[in-house]
Amino acid sequence: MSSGFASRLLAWFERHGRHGLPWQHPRTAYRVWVSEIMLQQTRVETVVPYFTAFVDRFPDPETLADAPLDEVLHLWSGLGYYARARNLHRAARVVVERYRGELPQEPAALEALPGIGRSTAAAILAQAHDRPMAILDGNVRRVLARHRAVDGWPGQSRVQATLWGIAESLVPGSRAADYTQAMMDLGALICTRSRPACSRCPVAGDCQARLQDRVAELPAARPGRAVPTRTRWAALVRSPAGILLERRAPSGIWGGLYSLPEADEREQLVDRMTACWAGVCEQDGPPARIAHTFSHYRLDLWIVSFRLPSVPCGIMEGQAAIWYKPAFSHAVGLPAPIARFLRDQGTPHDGTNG
DNA sequence: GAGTCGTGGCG
DNA sequence: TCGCCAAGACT
Repeated sequence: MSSGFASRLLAWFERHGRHGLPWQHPRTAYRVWVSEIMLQQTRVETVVPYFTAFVDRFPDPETLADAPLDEVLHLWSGLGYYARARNLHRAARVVVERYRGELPQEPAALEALPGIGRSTAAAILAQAHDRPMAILDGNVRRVLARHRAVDGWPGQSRVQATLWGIAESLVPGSRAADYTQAMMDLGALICTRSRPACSRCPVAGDCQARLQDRVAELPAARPGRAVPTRTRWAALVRSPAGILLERRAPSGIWGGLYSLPEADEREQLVDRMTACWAGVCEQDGPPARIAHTFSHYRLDLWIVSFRLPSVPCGIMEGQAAIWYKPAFSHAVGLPAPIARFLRDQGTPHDGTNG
């Protein structure tokens, strides 16, 4: 029992909450929607510049629906989880065709749109329309697991169901928009993962984790497991004309973006490069190594940079391959590790063909 | 239910 | 350097 939970939280929010986030001014359903999608598994500071550019170019569902997917992906590139961009684009077309450009206000209709799950639907309805609906994101999970001393890893469905129940029971009948933002602000600013600022917490008085001195151990960590390492060799083929890349499949990792040739083709590519490698090794130095950690595995990517010989070689024959030019890259976007590599190395700007 | 999907920050 | 994980949803 925690009577007055929402009242204390809202009072704290007035003075200490975040009130200047871009999607709060103006707080339309469309802008809240875009922000919620971008914020999935992504920090606020990272999202802000992407959000601003995105809604500047696509100010409403119609504009977004009319735009080619390539342009949407371009504004998303570097943000990660590109399925979000594809789903957002698809959903915008549904909203225009089926709902006359207005986001539906029924939870079920909202959840039926691609990319919108239970929590995101609730967040949109609460923030844009003040509907008293509970959300359960990473912040809320942490706040509730501590305040009610909920044991178990929140990723477990049983624990998740418990947390949803608590979340539902605490939502106030009014001021749902402020309450929702307040919960996330509390989790982000006070009830942080490490070293939470309990002395400044408005609901510390009846926080069970605090009363039991278990703040540091809640919420329970996910069960550990081994992280496999995948090592790959990749070739970054440079020439005065540009860099050889190919477009990836529309789904899967880096879907719809441009990157190095895949799998079998890449193996052949490396083989064919071997002959050239010795001659340019001294000039270009050792291969650049990019170690990248994904959610569940570690990818060691070795990138070999060298210049094409003047005579055409087989790697230019691939149907899927395209010649990369700087201007084109900005129109589509590159995977961050590769984009960073190109930025550090400097991209050729003297390309004329392709 | 368990994997997958990006990137960046932090201890 | 390394493991964890953050405004989750989808397969």
